[in-house]
Amino acid sequence: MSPYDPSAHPPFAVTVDLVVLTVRRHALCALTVRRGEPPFQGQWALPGGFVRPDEDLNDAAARELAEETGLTTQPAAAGAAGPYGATGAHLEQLATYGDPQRDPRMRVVSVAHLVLAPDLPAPRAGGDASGARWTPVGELLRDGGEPGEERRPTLAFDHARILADGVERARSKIEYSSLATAFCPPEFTVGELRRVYEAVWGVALDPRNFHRKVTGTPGFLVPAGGTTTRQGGRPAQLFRAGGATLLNPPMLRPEV
Amino acid sequence: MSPYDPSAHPPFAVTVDLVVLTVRRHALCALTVRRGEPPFQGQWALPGGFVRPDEDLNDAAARELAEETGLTTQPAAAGAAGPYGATGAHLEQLATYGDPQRDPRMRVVSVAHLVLAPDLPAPRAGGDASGARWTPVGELLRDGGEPGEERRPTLAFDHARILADGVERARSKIEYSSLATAFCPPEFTVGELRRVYEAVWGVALDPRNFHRKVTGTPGFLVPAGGTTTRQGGRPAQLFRAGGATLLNPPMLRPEV
DNA sequence: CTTTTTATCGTCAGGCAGACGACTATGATC
DNA sequence: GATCATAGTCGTCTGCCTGACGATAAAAAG
Repeated sequence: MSPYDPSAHPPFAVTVDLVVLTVRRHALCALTVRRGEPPFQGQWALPGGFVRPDEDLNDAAARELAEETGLTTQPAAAGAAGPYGATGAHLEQLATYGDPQRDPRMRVVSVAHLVLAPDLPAPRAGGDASGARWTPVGELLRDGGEPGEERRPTLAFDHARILADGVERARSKIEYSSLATAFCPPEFTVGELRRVYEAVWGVALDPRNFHRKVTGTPGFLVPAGGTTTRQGGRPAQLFRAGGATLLNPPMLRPEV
Repeated sequence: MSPYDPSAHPPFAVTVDLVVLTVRRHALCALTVRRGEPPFQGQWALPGGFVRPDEDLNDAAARELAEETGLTTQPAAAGAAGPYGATGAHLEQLATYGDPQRDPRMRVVSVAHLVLAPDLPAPRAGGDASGARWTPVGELLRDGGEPGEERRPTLAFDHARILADGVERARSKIEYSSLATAFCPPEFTVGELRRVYEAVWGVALDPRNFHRKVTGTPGFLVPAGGTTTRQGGRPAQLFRAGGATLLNPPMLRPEV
């Protein structure tokens, strides 16, 4: 095994890539940026950038997120600030990708992070990206590539794989945690929360059983006091996310 | 944001650290090595080492594991080789730790991996470690540090944190997957599997309900054809791990 | 004022888990 | 060899949760 001589070890570049997910118009969407330089110039990619010399990985991800979207993050698992008035997005580490060939320029190890954000106004382009937009993940991950349809955006590098992993993490994590509220504004209705689940899972849920489940789980939702009719129909109670982070028993994802 | 000039980016060292877990004598144990050089010379640490220039992260983890224990890994999620006659340990990526201060020598980003292995003969020391042993995780993670007891081994670097994350991953993952069989020899009894759950979770489970659950879940266990009395008492049927990897509904971890 | 839409409450049957009784088949002990 | 201790395996019962779905409520749209 190698002795501990720093100069003996080849340099790696370390980056953070971001899978930023939101729910827009009943569809799960990911933030993508158009690459302004080679390689993959002009293609869509996940936002990201290099980790600075004295920066923790989580800080680098939060910085990149702020640069690309202006979003701030709430300290994940800090437990300090309650859920009331929380404005930040949820950020957590996803996985690390280090295939020696994943970047043609040099050896780059990328620590991917997952961000769940409420629906936002149009993202602002920043840095070396000549454009940024929300793209439905269904378009980005459709793997068939049928002969007929051609204009499917292909993500640069191994970002399709990273995105797929991030989407799968989000899909499974809302089963047993209250993370789905991260896709909602601070105050939301049961129906809005249900539409989040439906968009992320791509299924239809029974409104009555869903209502029973989320309102019957202690600590999941706390009444915010008002009602809203912004979805039409009968006025719905407004809720905030409660203190409970784990959902036990979990919300069951319907079969197929 | 930084332009893409490789020489402009400061070098990071990238390592893999291994949380190797097994169940020995009814206790969850982790593989620890004694450090032969500074920093933290003489202290216990998790096995690990530098990633080579043209090596994927998973390959580096598998190589370090083989160097330290002689264990081979089965390709996680390959789906190719069936569970029959599988001899390798389970290996998966855990998380990445990159605090700028985590290694006093230089900036090191460590990609931690989790390995679940059946009970092994004494580990063989390898490389720069002057010793290797199995240590019950309870001793390594006891955070109190009561005034009375003093001789508690403290892991080097941030390895206590990494180990805690790995243990938590293992504890939660055996709930909804068949991963607990990775702690068992190729053929095992229901009681042996139950003792794995009991050791990992640190709780007692009802043998009758456990038996009903695991034998009633399709694809979890397949009869191996024989019986054994190696645990004493009435002979028990031998099973192998079935093809099912996900457990639905999950095995429920008792409260508290 | 009727229709449409969404929210919310109830009911009922089936499945599953926890608690626990009963029986079986070995080895150990007297 | 009888008895005991140890594990393994099969059942039963009760309560909780879920899925399916009927019914009602309160707003906007026509």
